[in-house]
Amino acid sequence: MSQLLTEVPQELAELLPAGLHALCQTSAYKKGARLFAVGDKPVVMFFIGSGEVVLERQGIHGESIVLQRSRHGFVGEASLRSARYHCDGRVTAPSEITRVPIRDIQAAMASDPAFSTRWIGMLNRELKRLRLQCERLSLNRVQDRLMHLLETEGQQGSYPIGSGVKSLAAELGVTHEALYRCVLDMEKKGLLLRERGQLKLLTGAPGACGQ
Amino acid sequence: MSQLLTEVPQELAELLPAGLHALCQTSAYKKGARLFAVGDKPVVMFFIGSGEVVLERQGIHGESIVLQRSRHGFVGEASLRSARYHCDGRVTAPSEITRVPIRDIQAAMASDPAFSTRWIGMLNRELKRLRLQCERLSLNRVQDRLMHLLETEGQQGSYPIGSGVKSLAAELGVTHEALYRCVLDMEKKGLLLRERGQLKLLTGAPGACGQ
DNA sequence: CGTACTTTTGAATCGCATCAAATCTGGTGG
DNA sequence: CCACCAGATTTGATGCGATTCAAAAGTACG
Repeated sequence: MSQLLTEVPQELAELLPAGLHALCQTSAYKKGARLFAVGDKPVVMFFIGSGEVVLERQGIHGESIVLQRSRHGFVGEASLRSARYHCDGRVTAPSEITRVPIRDIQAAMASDPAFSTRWIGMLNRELKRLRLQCERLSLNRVQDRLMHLLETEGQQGSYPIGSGVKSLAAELGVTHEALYRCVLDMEKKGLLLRERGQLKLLTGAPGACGQ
Repeated sequence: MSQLLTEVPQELAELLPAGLHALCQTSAYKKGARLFAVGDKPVVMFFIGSGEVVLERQGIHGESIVLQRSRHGFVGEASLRSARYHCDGRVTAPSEITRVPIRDIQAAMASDPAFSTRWIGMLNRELKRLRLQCERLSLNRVQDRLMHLLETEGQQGSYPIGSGVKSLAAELGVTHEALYRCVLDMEKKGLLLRERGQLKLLTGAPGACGQ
């Protein structure tokens, strides 16, 4: 991780009050870097400009469970007022990440109601995304989960695979073998196209359940 | 639903600014009542004092998917600034529910930073709960999901079944048959006790993964 | 007393996890 | 430039566990 930019990403700049911009630090992170671990005390919030980060916890049997895979936006929003992290944050692809001190965020909120409102809006969007993920995980066939992901999270039915099919499989809560077979099967049936690191849903069944 | 109380539930009173208390309306709801449907415009926030409410959506095949089952607290927090509900809200047990006008909540936030902060804290807790639910749904055996629920959401390992095992099964994302068999099996093994509408985890394996 | 729903048990089937192994890939050092 | 290695990708075979379909027994309610 090396100091790179003083420039604050567009979306972040719109969210934060101007006074906080100077306190942001943006760096490049390598794949494999760890942002935080279970039990750490949150000091800064991490905003992903580009790349990929996963939140994960160790299951009882030592296997890792992916709570979330993010490619843009704040990671672990809920840690704003937490004493400790309840999951690990790991960088899974070369990323540009901006750090914002939590104490300064809190101070800004106390005096800037509009900022609080924007922050609440961000949390609301995140809540909806998570509810959709719960809905997705309650589907029991791999194909249903994948199509649900493409329909709800994709852009025009396209969705970036990101750092490999394995992490996508973890996000869907299935083994990578099952996902490989599912993708292959759907390609054969003409339901799916795979190109340039993207999965694209072909409009066979326009069953898109709009958000 | 009948007008009953002017009294605002304790927890709600602590969250809301005093000026909003008079605008709250608490009523009794019967089982089966619908708070809102997909597409409705959110006008009031619903706070459950007691009872049970589920958020659900219709799957592609017409089956209902339970996004959330709540027995206390606000329902659909994320709808504060939404133009439309993205799921149905249905009362599944006799309940006492308080309604708070959204426009008044928003007005209060604009002028009361402390209220915004408390609201953000509520959203943060909800986010963590949802992440735990995602973690739970990514377990593939019924028993693992049930134990995870009792460990993370239970009080001393006890968890109220609520309005029937069926709704609990829906919350866990499994069929009710599978849950019946799982409960029976765990009782036989001495892992679980079922009494007075509660499921209690017996301390065979203290594998509680603390929040 | 009858209706509607929940709870419970049974049997058959299907899809995914699991284990195993081969192939492909990018990156490193000789 | 090539040999080599670690990790990702892909394919195969097997078994388990949940779904599914079916039906009986229990329970609440008017």
